[in-house]
Amino acid sequence: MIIHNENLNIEQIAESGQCFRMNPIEKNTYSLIAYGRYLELKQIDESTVEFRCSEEEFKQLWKEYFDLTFNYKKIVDGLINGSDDFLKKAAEYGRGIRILKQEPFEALISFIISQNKNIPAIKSCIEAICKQYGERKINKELGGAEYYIFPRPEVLAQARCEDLRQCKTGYRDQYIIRAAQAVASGKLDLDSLIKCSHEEAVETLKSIHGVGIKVANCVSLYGLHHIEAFPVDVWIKKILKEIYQDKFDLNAYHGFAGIVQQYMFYYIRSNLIS
DNA sequence: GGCCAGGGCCCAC
DNA sequence: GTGGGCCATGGC
Repeated sequence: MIIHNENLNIEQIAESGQCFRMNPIEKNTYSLIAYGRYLELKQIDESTVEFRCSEEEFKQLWKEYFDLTFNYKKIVDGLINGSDDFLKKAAEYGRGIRILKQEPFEALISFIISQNKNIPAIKSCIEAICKQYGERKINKELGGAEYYIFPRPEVLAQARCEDLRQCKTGYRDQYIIRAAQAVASGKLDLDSLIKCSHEEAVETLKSIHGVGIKVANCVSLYGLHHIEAFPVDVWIKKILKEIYQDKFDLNAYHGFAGIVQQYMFYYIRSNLIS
């Protein structure tokens, strides 16, 4: 499947810190494991991407996953033509980013793991967990490569601390187990949080041990697709302080602050600014 | 080899 | 309600 879209850049998405299982495999080409599937994507040119899958799979899954029905151009153009000089540059630089619709449970566990880790460490931790607890699959269409999907809640709910620590979770082992137990038992209904408001979702998520305001916002944004969520990590904190002197007006971006946040995050980490 | 990382908990104050 | 120590561990 060849897809044309001005605001679809696989490398930018993969490097934007929102997902942890999208990795480069060759030039301009990335692999991705999500929703029990393995996918390869190739950036043909600035606004063209090859999805290596059937048309049916694309329509059924990836079109939604990459949020391809949403108009990002409108938001990018709004920022580029706006009066905020920093956001102007950030949006221009990261205009191929989209907010993925990841699986809620995977997002929950992934961002619990993310606390006090850098992105490479988060990735290797998640890969180890998938290898140990996730179902093994073979991709028949794309060369028969094996891959491990993200484990189901019931499986992680029964994990042992010692085994999880082998995956380098550190002190987060109990957070992971208890969160998985909450989901597996039905005590935490993540799907129901998609329908309710972002604020309600964050409040509910924070009741999980090991989930604070930042992780809750990440789960809300990347796992529940509440694009008004605005996660503040050390990088965003640095921007808010150094660029905006802690006077950034979130209300100016009401309803899509999470997208703005993503441009900021990607831009500051690119090292283009000193 | 020390500092930092898409932080949160817990306990003083 | 707020601030600081502490947590486990890999990347750089």
